[in-house]
Amino acid sequence: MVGKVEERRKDLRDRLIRIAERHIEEEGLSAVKARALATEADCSVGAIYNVFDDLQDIMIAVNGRTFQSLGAHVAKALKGKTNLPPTDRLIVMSHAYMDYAALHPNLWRALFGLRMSTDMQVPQWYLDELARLFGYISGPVSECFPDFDAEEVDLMTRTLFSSVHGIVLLGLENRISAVPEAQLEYMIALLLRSATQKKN
Amino acid sequence: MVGKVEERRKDLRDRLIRIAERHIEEEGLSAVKARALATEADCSVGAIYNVFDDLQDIMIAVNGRTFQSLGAHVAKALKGKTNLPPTDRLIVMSHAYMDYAALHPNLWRALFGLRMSTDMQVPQWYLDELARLFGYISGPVSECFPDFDAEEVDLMTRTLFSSVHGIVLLGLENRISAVPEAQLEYMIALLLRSATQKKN
DNA sequence: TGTACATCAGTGAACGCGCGTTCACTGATGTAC
DNA sequence: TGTACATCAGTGAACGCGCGTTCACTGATGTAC
Repeated sequence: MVGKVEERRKDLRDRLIRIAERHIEEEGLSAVKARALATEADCSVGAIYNVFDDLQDIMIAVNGRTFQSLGAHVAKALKGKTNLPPTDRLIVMSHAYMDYAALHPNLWRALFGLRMSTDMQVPQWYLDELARLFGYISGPVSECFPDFDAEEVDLMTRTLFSSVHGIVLLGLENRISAVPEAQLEYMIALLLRSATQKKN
Repeated sequence: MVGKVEERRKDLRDRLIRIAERHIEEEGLSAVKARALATEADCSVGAIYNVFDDLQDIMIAVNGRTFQSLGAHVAKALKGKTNLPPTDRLIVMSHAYMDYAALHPNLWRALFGLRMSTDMQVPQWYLDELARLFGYISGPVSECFPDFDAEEVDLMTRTLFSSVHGIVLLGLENRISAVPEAQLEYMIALLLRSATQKKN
């Protein structure tokens, strides 16, 4: 029965992560507060510090889950589309990316908004997930540019990802200058078609 | 001599804006603190509230100056380049944009990081400056795509701006994944050439 | 020019709030014998 | 199985800090006569 205690620790960790996730989703990163978490998790404030180093630790854990679900979302959109031309696959992925961002804007922003303090290394899973996302993209990219070497493919991959990210970011941000989602999708497709078109 | 008092008010306003600007430039938006400003401006904390509604007011004022200087930076880079092909002019502008962001990362971030509270309208000068920046871009864009109507040009303008913005953002952010500036410039040029190249 | 008065810039201590984190304590769980 | 003991999860009041904003007060500046 050594596991009984360990099990409760894990359970509390999980509950706290879920609650923090909901708070971030609803009100952003700054909505992660010790007292609120404790109340909702039905534990004391101090208990949080038994299973996490500090609040930032929880935010990182939430970002981990977000990365997973973002990846799954993109993968799902791509399912059964493997025989589409590469440009179209890029478009499908980008639309899925935008879709996810629109569906969970605060979780999505949290991925980029969590300032890692300078002394702390970026956690390994973060780099792994990033590599996995880029892996999705670099396949179609190298198909679009058959005469590119690996380095050029990598560069183009980053370029296209950053561009799509920028479009989604400014598009979803400015609710004032109000670009409807359908138009964002169109902008993305426009860019990707222009950028990957064969220039004979 | 009615102006004596008015003059001192304006002087204090100006001094506070400069000081806030320096703080933002050095440590980001959150470095704007009432007590620090007062100490450096050699006035009392309360005096700040005589010339500004609140601290956010000062940040908005700083963003105003930043917008001006960003615009000037781009305009300067463009000077004497009016006879370049449109794609090259877009590249020059984008490089100037990146250049400014790299030179003043915190001021640049502050432009986008200042969450306007939902009840407050976006100030008019903000929209004006944005329109002015987009004006620089839409000229070359419509040259690149002569058969686009105004709406399509506008869309492409936003698309390209957002894309370049995204490249600069992620490029300068991840000091870890460390993309050197020269490579960023290359990425931008790559994207713009691909996106604006004549097809067929 | 001189005097009385009004205005309002300027002051800075104090208010008020939010919040992360700690710590002395308690009691449940698990272990040793 | 039973008892004494050790460990450590769990508690929540209290600490400590940062900070925006206010407000009763003062004194300089400008006005009216």
